[in-house]
Amino acid sequence: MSAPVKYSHQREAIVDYLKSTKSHPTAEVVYENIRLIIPNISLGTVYRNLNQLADCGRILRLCCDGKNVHYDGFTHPHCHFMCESCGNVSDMDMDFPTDLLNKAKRLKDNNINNVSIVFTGICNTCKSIE
Amino acid sequence: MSAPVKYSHQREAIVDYLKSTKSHPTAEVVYENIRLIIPNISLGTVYRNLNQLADCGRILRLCCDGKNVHYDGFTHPHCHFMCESCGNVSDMDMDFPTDLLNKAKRLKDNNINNVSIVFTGICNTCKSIE
DNA sequence: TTGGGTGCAAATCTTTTGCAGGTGT
DNA sequence: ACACCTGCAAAAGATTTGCACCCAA
Repeated sequence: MSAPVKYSHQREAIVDYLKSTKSHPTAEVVYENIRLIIPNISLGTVYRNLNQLADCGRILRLCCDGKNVHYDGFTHPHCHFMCESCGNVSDMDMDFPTDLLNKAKRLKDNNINNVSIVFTGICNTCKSIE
Repeated sequence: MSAPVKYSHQREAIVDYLKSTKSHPTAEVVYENIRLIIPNISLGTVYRNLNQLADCGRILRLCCDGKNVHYDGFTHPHCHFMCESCGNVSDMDMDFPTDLLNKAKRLKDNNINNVSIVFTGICNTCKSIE
């Protein structure tokens, strides 16, 4: 959970990008978008920074399917929705069940740090294509 | 969600194994264990069957971290816990919040099929090693 | 100055897939 | 018989890592 020691232009660009979008991009998508600003950034650097940022809690790492990890610049507790058809991840516009987390913490002697709540189904776009 | 058409010895062995354990093994671990019974089974077959079984709902596919997919032979709705240190996945001994799922279904016009609830923290084993 | 950060490319690891042959119905 | 299933091995994809160089503190 410790923060990085040194400032890095690349890392801040990644954070800025993630905070500017409500989509929940994969590392590859982050890479493509950061390249528009820092053309010679490498994919390895993107991965390294995403891991570092997630480890220190500045961004969220979302593991919704077994394919790709998605990242979220908004770290307040909220629920996600993933479309089973297109794989897109979005925020759920509903209250976060804080009571559920507290209940779990009591059950596990406060050894719980977080909870991930991901709903799955078919999004409206895919529904209309069907 | 459609069930497989034909019986397969390998597939049933995989289901039996998953129903016999409360651990939440990865494909690799399933492979190792099934080989004790069917020595010449291939890893590809294990992956194919795990996908098929998860797709038709006979087992659960758990995506807790970005590393490995875990599988669960018990399909009733329940919450999971994953240790951030060792990566082990276990069941949470608490009521499943059915109301939360119903609330989300209403919010999304019943286009929601499921919800995954994964708590993360440090398990007792890792806690004692620290 | 110096240790973290980076770009590059190779390596690693997980999962999927093409194919030829086997098997359940 | 025919479609599905399998073992095998190669391919595909995602992510990590070793290395030499660069740069923030």
